Amino acid sequence: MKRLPTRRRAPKVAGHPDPDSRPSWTSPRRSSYCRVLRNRHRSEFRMPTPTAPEIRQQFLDFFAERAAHEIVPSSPAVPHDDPTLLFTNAGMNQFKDVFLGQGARLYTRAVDTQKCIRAGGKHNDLEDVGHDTYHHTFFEMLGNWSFGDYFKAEAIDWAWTLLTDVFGIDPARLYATWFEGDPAQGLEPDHEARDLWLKYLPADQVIPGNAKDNFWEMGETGPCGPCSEIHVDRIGGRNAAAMVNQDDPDVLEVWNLVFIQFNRESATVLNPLPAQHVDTGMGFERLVSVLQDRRSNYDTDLFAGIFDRIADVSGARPYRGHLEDPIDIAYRVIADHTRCLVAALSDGATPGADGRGYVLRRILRRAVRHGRQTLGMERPFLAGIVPAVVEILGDSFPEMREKMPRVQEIIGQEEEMFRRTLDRGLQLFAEAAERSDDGRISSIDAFKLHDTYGFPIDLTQVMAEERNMTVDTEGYEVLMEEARSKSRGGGDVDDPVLTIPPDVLGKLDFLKVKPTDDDAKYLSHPTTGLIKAIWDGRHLCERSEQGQRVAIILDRTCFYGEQGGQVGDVGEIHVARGSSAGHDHVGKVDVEDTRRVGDYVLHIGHVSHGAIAAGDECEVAVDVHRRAAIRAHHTATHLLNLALRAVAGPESDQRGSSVAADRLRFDYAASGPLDPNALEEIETRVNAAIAEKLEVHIGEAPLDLAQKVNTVRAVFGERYPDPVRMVAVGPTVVDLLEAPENPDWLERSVEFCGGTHLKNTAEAGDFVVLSEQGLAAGIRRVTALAGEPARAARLEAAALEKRLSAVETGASSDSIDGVIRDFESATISVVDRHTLGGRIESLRASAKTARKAAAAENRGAVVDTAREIAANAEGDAIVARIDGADKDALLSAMDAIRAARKDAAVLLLAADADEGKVVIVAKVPETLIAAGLKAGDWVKAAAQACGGGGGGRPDSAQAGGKDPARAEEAVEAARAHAAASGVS
RNA sequence: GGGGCCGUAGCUCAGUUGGGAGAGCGCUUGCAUGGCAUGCAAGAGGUCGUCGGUUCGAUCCCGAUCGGCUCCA
Repeated sequence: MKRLPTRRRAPKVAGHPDPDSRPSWTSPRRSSYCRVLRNRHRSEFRMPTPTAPEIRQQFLDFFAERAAHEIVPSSPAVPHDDPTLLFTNAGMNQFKDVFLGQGARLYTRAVDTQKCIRAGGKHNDLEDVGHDTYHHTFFEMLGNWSFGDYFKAEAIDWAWTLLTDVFGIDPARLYATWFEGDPAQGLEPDHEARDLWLKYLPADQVIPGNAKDNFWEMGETGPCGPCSEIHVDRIGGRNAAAMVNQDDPDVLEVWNLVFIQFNRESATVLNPLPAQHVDTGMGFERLVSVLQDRRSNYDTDLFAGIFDRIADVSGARPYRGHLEDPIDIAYRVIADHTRCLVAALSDGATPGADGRGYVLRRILRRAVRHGRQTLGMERPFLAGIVPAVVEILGDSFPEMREKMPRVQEIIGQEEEMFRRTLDRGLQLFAEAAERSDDGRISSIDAFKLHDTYGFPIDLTQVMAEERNMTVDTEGYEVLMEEARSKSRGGGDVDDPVLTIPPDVLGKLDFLKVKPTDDDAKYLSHPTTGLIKAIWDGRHLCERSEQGQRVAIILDRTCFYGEQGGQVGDVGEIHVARGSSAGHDHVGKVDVEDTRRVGDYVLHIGHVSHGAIAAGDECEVAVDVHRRAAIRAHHTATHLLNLALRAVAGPESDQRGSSVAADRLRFDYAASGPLDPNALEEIETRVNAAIAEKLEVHIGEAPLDLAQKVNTVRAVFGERYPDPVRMVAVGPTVVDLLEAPENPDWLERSVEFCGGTHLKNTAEAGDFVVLSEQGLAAGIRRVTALAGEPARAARLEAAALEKRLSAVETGASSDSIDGVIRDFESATISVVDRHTLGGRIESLRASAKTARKAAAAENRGAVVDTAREIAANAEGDAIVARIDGADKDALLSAMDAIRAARKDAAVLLLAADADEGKVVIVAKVPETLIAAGLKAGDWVKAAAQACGGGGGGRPDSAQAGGKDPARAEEAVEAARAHAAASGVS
């Protein structure tokens, strides 16, 4: 393994690398650029209305060119690396780790426009969209950022300059708020921000605000600080100070400047941060509406093209912008929701039944419903709106243009699914309406339509109105609330040992517990370490004794913490001697899982022997056999990724993977399933790479150079460190970087990966694909094996094949059912499964016909016997034994006898020594029931005589016995019972 | 993450005190009509998703599991 020298890239600073020589915007000497704009604004000259793309670019350029900010691309609207977050809902999401002190960037100043989605979760704007001028499920958030660099003075100066000089907003219409302090929390007023504003604005436009509006917190603990908001009055010519923060659509907040200067440790304790940050957010759609002098975000060029498209597709009258008009509401809903879907789907989300997928499904269905109900669109239409959205946003967000065909395909499929749901709902609604006798759909029906069949309540109401019926909505709400609380109640708690809350992380930091040094994880042999902390799920402990479940933090370790899809290691930690007071003690921890929290590696497990204490020295050993299996699976995963690209095409992006000791899973984007030939091809390709005995090379490289290598496939939405660790199968990292465009590389696997790998592909030995299945619309999963488990799968398939051949040629007494059952539960390659499956299928078919023929023949023989019995029988009660008949044959015999003797009571009995049971059936005609013979009692009497029981109706009954040897006793008992009942 | 509903013939679905698996459409064959639409008759087609439990006996009751639909967080 060759390690490349780390190349540190200097922060990109346009023009002014030295902060001290940077011109200050507060200095009286302004650039000529600004002076011109300022003069323009002061004169009567009116700027031409800027377009939305121009406004976006002006914002980015202003901070980049005039204040040395790095222009950072938007992170995906769907945060793939943060499971706690449904969607990216604020500009700061992608910088969260910086504010938490867990990560860093190569720049200290950034500017961006961030794709945000607010729908579902705490910030849920979904139901408001369409009914006002400013709610959106999708929007862009413009922001400039300081990471321990500039603070309030610069942030406020630049904000002012940008709004007034560059954008030309009349200062008389601007209002600034500042934090007035909160004695209850011991928070001082932010007089600094106030005074900075008073330089620009008269006192009556600088407004104090309370903690709710002007103190920003990320969560219950963590970074926080005062903020200062800028509001704009759309009307002008008045003092609108009293309307600020009153939800007046004409006096709106455009920009929030957050000054992060504290770290909240608890509800009462705030500590000053060593590094102060600036986090600003300006709603782009609002800003555009202000600069284009429109009173609604929807009246800007961000939406006009989408409305035109909706009008074209639907044939509805053009958008008129009225707030209450249902048609205009439908326009706004469809336009907003389509933007949101395009953003989410092009960032890799898919509609589905849980989490963010479900939110997207609801958004899509809401748009479709407005289209159908209000604009009269019966056929799928939403996919047709997509190009209009991409036309407007595609230049800023190229992924939208790139993924458009796929996005349209997914939307089309979802619309079709929803159409089916609605069709089924219409039928069920008709039945519910039929059931109602008071012109009212019952709450139970309405709820069931919604909860079980997905038929929306408002549709139920519309349908009811059309039939002059009503819906019991109060009852529906009650049921809905019950369902909600039931759904809430069942949540089980996470294992508290698995993670460490932020305040404890802060404490560790305070205790000077350094990040775990886990460089040794790539060499799996044992190492020594010091126990730095013990976490029991609630507290940090000094010591822990046998039986306790704990998470242990060491100064260094060779354990691999779960990351990048590779499972955490399992192993043991031994404490051989105590460091305290010289007296020896012994302790052992069975480590069951290893996870990463921040920069710490948690060894999670039980103290299985003795005790351990903070400060103990210990021996750390991973389970090397398990680790070896994981290595084989991880390298095989990379080879599989490459094979998929070759077989399923370059669109089959990785969407997740799981590398364990017993198997590997690989999820990828795909429009349809892989056929057996494709799967075989994949298996062959991976095995070819194994046969080639390729060296696996690992090295670090600067991210920008590494990304130039043509064969690298990055994982969607993943952010890579710089320098990045490269895993190359075949070529060396140096070769790759020297000729990144070499077409030969396309045949080789190169990935950015922090996992553990084989040294040579030959160590994998073998590779088999176990299965291929759909996960969600557009995502499929391949499960596969490498190494020892793969060999085992080959052997299992070979053994099955041998048994199958033996059964086929009749050379074996092996039962067909047994082979079929073992085949179905076998862990074998899909390729073997496919070939063997065909043979199994024909075997199954021939076994079935044979069984049927035998049954028919048996039945024929039994019926013949029955006819003889009927011919020879005397009396009203016929009791006969026909061995070798199964239940069906016996019933056929019953029919034959009763056809000849319809006035007789019949009891038939068949002993089956092989199965160890006796089948008994009986029928009694009406006349004899009246005489006192009931079939149920009759069979019971017979069954009890041979160790069983049974019953049935008086006219017809069945029973079974467990002791075939006593069948004759059962016959006698049946005769006796009939006689005792007066029938003979 | 938690709840609800559904898996029965090629398709759409019925099927309760647990006791012999059904309908419509489709399919095959025969008959009727000059042909078509069609009508009549006969027939083929089911491990009742899978596994386990309860029971003399399970499509049915219970539990697990796999698929599909759906609601809530």
